[in-house]
Amino acid sequence: MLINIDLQSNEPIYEQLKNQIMIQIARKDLKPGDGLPSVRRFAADLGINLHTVNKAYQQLKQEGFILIHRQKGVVVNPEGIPSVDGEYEEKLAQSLRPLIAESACRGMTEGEFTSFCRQLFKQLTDEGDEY
Amino acid sequence: MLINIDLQSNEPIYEQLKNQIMIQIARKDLKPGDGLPSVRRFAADLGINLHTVNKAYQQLKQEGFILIHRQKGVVVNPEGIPSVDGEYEEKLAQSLRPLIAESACRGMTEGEFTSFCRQLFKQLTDEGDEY
DNA sequence: CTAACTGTTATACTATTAATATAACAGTTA
DNA sequence: TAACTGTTATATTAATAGTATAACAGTTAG
Repeated sequence: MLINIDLQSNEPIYEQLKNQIMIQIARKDLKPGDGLPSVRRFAADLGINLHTVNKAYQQLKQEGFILIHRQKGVVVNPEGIPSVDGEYEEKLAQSLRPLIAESACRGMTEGEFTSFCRQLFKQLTDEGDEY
Repeated sequence: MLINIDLQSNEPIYEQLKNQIMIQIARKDLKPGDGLPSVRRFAADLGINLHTVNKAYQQLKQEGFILIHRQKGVVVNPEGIPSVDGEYEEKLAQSLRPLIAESACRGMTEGEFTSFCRQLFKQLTDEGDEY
């Protein structure tokens, strides 16, 4: 679990945690069934509070990314991550619209924007053994 | 100025304002040189506080979207909006990465994601005379 | 000149959220 | 038994969003 938390960022710590865990799942550094540290271990390793880790875990649990068993601990959902549905698409659109609007204002074309996304997508899902 | 503010949204009001103004510039509903309402007028029309409008204006000003003359009032930058630069690309990438990661986790392919973006881009920049 | 506007600044208050600090409970496991 | 697990409760601090007034200085229309 190579997680990097920036305490100076204006992005909340629990969001940073959620995002980096999702990125590792996307890269398949974390696979269905893989275990995650306990809230206390993780908090101690990252130098943050256990409640902050717990908040990230609770939200990842509610969105179906992880399961939390009293016995087995915290685990990446063995059934896999819930697929895209209409609700998620609407949430995604709502997040993307402002980014697209600003990019268009600044002169980005449709092709340039989608190329930019394609490039990021490749980097993120490129199964990570490069160094 | 057809702006719609959702007071119940968890998206801050000044962000909603910024985004909707940027969207109207992207659609060319607002063109360089066009005037915007005074902070007091706008606030009264929207039923919000003048400082909330001012906060949105100040940020749009700093990013080069609008100019504020003591005389002419508030105006969409007549020189046009500043182009994409390295700094903006980095900010954009930082915003897109979590969205792409979550979409990839949920099984979206690179093609599906870029198609989704392309579609949104078209809708946003489609010069708006449809009804 | 006056009155009504303009952006700007300052101060104060409330509500919400993020993050931390302890503490405790109940269940699991070596 | 001892050390762990997730979970819950309570309290505090800090930052942010939003509102409410008030005032200042410059502009403009009547």
